[in-house]
Amino acid sequence: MPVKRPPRTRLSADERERHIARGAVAFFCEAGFGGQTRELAKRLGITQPLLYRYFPNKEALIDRVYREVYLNRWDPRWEEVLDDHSRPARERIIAFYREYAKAVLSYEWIRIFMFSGLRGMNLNSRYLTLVRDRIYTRVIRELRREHGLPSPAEVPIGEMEFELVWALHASIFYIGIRKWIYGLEIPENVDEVVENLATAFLDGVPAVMARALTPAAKAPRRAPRRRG
Amino acid sequence: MPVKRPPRTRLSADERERHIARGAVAFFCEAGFGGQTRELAKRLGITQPLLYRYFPNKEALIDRVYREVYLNRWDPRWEEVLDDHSRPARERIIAFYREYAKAVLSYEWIRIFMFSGLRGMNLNSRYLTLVRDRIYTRVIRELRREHGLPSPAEVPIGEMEFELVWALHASIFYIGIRKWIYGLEIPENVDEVVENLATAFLDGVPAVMARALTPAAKAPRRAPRRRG
DNA sequence: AATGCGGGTGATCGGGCGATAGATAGGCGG
DNA sequence: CCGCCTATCTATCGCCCGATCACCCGCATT
Repeated sequence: MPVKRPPRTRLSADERERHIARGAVAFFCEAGFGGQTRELAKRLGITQPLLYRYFPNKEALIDRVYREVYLNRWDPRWEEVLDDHSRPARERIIAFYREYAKAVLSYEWIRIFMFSGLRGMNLNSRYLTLVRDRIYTRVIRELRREHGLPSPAEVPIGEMEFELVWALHASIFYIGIRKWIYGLEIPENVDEVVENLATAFLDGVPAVMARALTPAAKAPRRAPRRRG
Repeated sequence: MPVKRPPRTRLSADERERHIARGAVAFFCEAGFGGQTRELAKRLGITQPLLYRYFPNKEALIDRVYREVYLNRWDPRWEEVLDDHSRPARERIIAFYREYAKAVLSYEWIRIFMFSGLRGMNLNSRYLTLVRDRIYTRVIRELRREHGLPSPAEVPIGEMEFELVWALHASIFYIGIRKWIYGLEIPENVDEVVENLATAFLDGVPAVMARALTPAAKAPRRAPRRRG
C-alpha cells in the first residue's frame, strides 16, 4: 500500500533558497521564533533536513527572516515628501503618515517587530533611531516653521517635542498591534483614520510644543493649567 | 568536599505557593512563556519538581501568572474620577490618564500583555473591551458635553470617535513598549509627558470629532482640508 | 523517644526538536 | 545510454525539558 506522498519537486539552489526564505518569514511571523523547523518544512512541502542544506542552523534562518523583513522597508521618498516645500507643511505631514502607515501596518512587520523586541534584539532600537533622526526631526522642523517657532538650528529639539511626535507614531503603529497581536477588529478605512489622527495631532500639538519651548512654563507643574 | 548548597528552607504550603507565584510572574515576564521550569526553580532557590507539587503543570503556572497580573489591576476609582462632575471635564480626563499611566506603565504589565497577545490568548481583547466600554465611552461623553455636541444617548458613539481615544491610549501604552520591549530610553518625567499628551489630545481632537459627527463632511476625502 | 505527616529532593522517563549522516533519485553532459 | 553531480529524502542521534516517582527529613504530637 503506497503512502500518498507529494512528488519530490526539484528546484535550483537559488530558487529553493528564496522559497525557504519566503516561507520562513510567513511561518515565523505567525508562530514566533520558537516555531519548529519540522513544522516550517511541512508547510513548505519539503523535509526538515533540507532546510539545513541551505541554512547552517535555525539561527541563520531567523537572521535571514530579519533581513527579508527589515531591509527594503525604508522608503527614501518619505524624506523627500517631508522636504518638499512646494506643498504646505500640513499637507506634507499628512501625506507622509498616510504612506508610512501603508508600509508599516502589515501582519509581517508588526509581528516581527514585536518578536524581535521581546527577543532582546537591538534591531528595533536601531530602526527607531533611524526613524527619529530622519523623520521626527523633519516633522518637528516643519511644524516649528509653520508656527513661527525657532528652527532646530537655533533652538535644539527638546525631549518633549520628540515625545509628541512619538505619540502620533504610536497611535498609528498601535492600530496594527490591535489587529495582528490582540486580534481585535479595526476600522475598514484605515487611511481615513490615519488622516484624522494626523489632523488631530497637527491641531493639538503646536500649543503644547510652543509651551515646551518656553522654559518658564515648565516650572509650575502640578496645578491644572488651562489654555492661556 | 561538601558541595555548597543552599539550606533547604521549609515554608508552609500557602507561603510557598505565593512564593512560586510571585517568582513565576517575574520570571515569565522576562523570559516569556517559553521560559523553562528548571530556570524558574533555580531563581526561586528550589528544585524543579517542587513546582509540580503546587501546580499540576506548566500551563497552570502560566494561568496563575495571568490572574496575578490581570486581576486587581483595574481601579474602580478611574470611572469615578471621570464621572465626578464637580471638576471640569478637561481636568478629570487629564487626572484619569495620569492615574491610568501609573498603573499600566510597568514592566510586568507591558510584557505580559504583549506575550499573552502573541500567544493568541483572548485576555487582551476581553480587557480592552472593558476599557472601551468603561473608559472610552466616558471620555467621549464628557468631551462631547464640554463642546456642546449631542450626547451618546442622542447620537451613538461612532467608530472614528473611538479611534481618536484609542490613539491617546496607544501613545501612553507605547511609552512602556519603547522602554520594556524595545529597550529604549524614555524621559524621566513620564507624568509630565502623559499630561502633555492628554493636553494635545484635548486640544486637537474636538475639531476632528465634531467633523466626524456631521456626516456631510465625510464625503470629500481626498482634498487636503485645512481648518474652517 | 517514638511516630507520622507533609514539605522538599534526587533520579529518571519520554517525547520533542535541532542537527547530522548516509542513501536515493532525477536531470544533464558526453 | 551511461555516469556523475547534486537536490532531496529516510533514519537517527543527542540534548533539552516537562513531568513523575520514590525517597528523605524535620517538626509537632503524644
